[in-house]
Amino acid sequence: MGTTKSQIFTNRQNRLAHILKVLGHPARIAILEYIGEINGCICTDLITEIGLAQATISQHLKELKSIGLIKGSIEGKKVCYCIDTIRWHEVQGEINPFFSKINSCYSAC
Amino acid sequence: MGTTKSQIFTNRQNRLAHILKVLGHPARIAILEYIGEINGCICTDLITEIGLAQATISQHLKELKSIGLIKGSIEGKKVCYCIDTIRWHEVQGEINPFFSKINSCYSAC
DNA sequence: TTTTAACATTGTAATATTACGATGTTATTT
DNA sequence: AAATAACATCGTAATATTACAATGTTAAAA
Repeated sequence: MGTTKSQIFTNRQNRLAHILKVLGHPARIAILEYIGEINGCICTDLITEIGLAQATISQHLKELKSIGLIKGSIEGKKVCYCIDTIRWHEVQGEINPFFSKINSCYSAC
Repeated sequence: MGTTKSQIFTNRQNRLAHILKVLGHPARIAILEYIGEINGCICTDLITEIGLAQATISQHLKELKSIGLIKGSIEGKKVCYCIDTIRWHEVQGEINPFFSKINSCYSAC
């Protein structure tokens, strides 16, 4: 008990849910928005900007990387993170059909 | 420790994250898609369709109701659930600006 | 070469989530 | 009125998440 029963859902449903779950945390929303505004930033900036411990920011960045939404390039002893726009479009390609499907519904009750 | 530090984020970021978090579970994706396809359904249908225990389905429905995405109307001893289209559009109104913002980024690294 | 700065990783406590059996509630059926 | 059907809620075990201190790791600076 306690674990999501992934086997009973389709791969598409599991992928989509995983993406939305990763996006479903205010720190990760804030990270994506900040990286977006600055068009790439370094991790130290995020720590001061967001106000969470360095280990926590690093953990959130790891989850965003797990679905490929951001990528980091090493610049000396710093790491520059930015949105992976190609991957972001793929992600949109997973989300949009779902949203469209719900959009086409009418309230039957 | 262990709790999300909501105070350090904006209300908008917290609301958006909460919506995406609720959407970020395959069972809730499946529920929304099924309700959408059938244009309203009853809870018993969901139990047989999805394959989770009645209590679990009820719990997921409660979370979807918590953000107003679905509404249920009592029909005798059954409850008919359907998408709340007005609320869905509001939800889209929270999500779309965020997606647009990320869309307008370029990969700086 | 030692120090320092910028992360990543590990370990762990607090809390949240997921799933389900058991039980409650309410309305139809018998 | 008693039985049943369709949920909702409660209680709880298993697991996942969140956050941070402590500890690596790596590269520039001193």
